[in-house]
Amino acid sequence: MVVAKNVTIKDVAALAGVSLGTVSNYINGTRTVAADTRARIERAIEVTRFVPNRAVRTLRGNRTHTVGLLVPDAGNPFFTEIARGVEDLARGRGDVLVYCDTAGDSERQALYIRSLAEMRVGGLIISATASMPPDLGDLEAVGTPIVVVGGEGMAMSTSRVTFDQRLGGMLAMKHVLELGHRQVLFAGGPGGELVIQARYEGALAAIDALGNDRAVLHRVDAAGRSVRERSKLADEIMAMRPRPTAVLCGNDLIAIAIVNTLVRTGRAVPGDLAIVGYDDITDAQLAVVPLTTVRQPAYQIGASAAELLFERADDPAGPHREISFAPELIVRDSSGQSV
Amino acid sequence: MVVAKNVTIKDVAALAGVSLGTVSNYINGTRTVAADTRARIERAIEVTRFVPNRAVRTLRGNRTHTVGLLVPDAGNPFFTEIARGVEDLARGRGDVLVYCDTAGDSERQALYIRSLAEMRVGGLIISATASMPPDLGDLEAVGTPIVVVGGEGMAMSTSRVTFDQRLGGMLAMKHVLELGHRQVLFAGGPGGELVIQARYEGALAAIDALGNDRAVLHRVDAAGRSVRERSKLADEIMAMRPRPTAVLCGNDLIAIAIVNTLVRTGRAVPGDLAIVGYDDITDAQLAVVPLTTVRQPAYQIGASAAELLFERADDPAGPHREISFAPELIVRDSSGQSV
DNA sequence: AGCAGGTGTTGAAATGTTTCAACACCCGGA
DNA sequence: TCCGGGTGTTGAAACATTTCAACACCTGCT
Repeated sequence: MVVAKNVTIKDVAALAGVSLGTVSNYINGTRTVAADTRARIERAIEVTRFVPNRAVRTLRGNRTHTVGLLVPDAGNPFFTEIARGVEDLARGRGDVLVYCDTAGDSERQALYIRSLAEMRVGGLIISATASMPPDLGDLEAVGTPIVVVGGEGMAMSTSRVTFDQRLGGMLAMKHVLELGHRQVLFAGGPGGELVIQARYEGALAAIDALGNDRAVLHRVDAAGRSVRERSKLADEIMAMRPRPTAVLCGNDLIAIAIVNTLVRTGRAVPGDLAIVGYDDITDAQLAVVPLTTVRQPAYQIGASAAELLFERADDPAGPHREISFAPELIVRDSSGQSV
Repeated sequence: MVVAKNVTIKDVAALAGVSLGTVSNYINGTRTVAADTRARIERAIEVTRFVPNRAVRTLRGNRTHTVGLLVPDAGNPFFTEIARGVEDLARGRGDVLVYCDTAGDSERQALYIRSLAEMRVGGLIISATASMPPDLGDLEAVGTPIVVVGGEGMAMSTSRVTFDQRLGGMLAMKHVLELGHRQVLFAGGPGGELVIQARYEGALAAIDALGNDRAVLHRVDAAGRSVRERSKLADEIMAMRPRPTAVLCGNDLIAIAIVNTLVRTGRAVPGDLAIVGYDDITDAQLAVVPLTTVRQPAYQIGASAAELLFERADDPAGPHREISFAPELIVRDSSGQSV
């Protein structure tokens, strides 16, 4: 079926016997429209199956009713949950979510930013995880409001939602130290150097604070993205000498993969290895061994980011704001007394 | 910062000393542009920080470079993987993904469909899981290409990607029957009645086919969406009398939740309960007890859907096509000889 | 009767791009 | 010299909507 003809506001106006402007007024509620006129327009819309072309609005307002969200890993429930937070608020405004998975690839990120700038998204929320701040030039050029999630330590003048990653690392480390662990492994990525670095430093600070000069914090990169690679990590850890008795993971997905592999191969958690995750995704508490983890309230984070975004969209001249979340240690079974 | 003035193609043209049309030609490569003219335009774009407003294109082409994807649960890796498939193909075309989570709620679905119609998405891929076909009226009115994923059995004239759900149910049932199980539980949702019903019937058919008149297939609804509720299911199952020795789950998420709960509480899988999942998400093979499951190639499904969509977008008059995937039984550890 | 104020409606301008017929120019061949 | 055929460029129309000053009409008041 070749679309016969696009139904426009003009067709509706003609059928209802009113002018274009009046139909527009009716649709947007700009001015009051008399009851009988309204009825005629409603009928005309019904008959013509008219669907307003919002995209054209961009012509005057220069902005579509659309919110972009860039995440580094759509497969991680943590980001899914953030997306949910953003989405719920966006929906409340009649906005729609453009969800882009950059796969941690800055080239792909740049491509999406360009696309979003060209389509004149109403706003962008970007979860920055790479070590370099992304090039937001195109978006700034077209005046798009931007909110950055995470990426603390990056020099960027935008509104942002942050967490105290350093404190998070500290809490996790303090916890295992208090449990008596001395050989601890920090299984970093994925998640961008700055964030990870901050947590690592927090962990080191915890050692200092407790004056535990016998405690050693090793470090390994777990930046492999595939689930498969994540679980190989468990075997590597068990083969290390001196063998760590506790591991601080970059996120819960890594932690769960390790727990699963260990339990599957007959090792005990936390008996053979204590494990601490990061994020507190829903699966964390339902894992075979419920996971001790550092909680970041993903939904709240998403919702806050959206809030900041709309705040800025409504008042582009206003000041940049920052909302900060404090990490919280959730102790469950996967950590415990070292052997 | 109030955006001083939107930079338009006109500004670029003026600065480069050429006409609008030439700049347009340069940007789209419509006609060849002389080298020196090109250089002047490039410089002008650089200086003015011009970003073309693609949204305006909708005026002529009546279609934005955007693909909508509606899924019932963005938190399920199965759909994330489908999204990846769609996204990769879309990106190849310079299109961007508008990802919408309907949360299995048909009201929200309707809202999104409306929004997408108004913004004139270039196409829509909808993973239909409710029992009723969604109302695509608005989109059809504006001539948007549509591809339905799943929703077999629904009366809809669109291109579609389907799986033989009946066969899937049959494979799963046949497997546990052959392992000697006679008390089998079918833990349905979430996932929409039609799909689930087809699998259930497949399972029944398997019993008939094997002439196992002593085999009994019970049925329970696992449609609760929260991860928490999913794992309560395990306890309910263990409390059933007669107690099932095998369970066929609506998806891997449900299956994994059951496995985790069982193992955590000291029960053996498959010793105490054999478990078969559905979908074969990546986590299935990495679960504490690697999951026997019925595989649906999510990425491929997404990619195929996108292919069908673009096919239709390029030739709206062409015929509707259907790509069908055969389910495949993947046997791992979670099923096994009944006690 | 005249007027103020309110309510509804109109018509046209404005928005940023693409498209396309028409034009200008140049080069080589007859 | 004239012509044919490229190659580049132009200018204006078209697209679907919003916005807004201006207008028409009505009501109730003086």
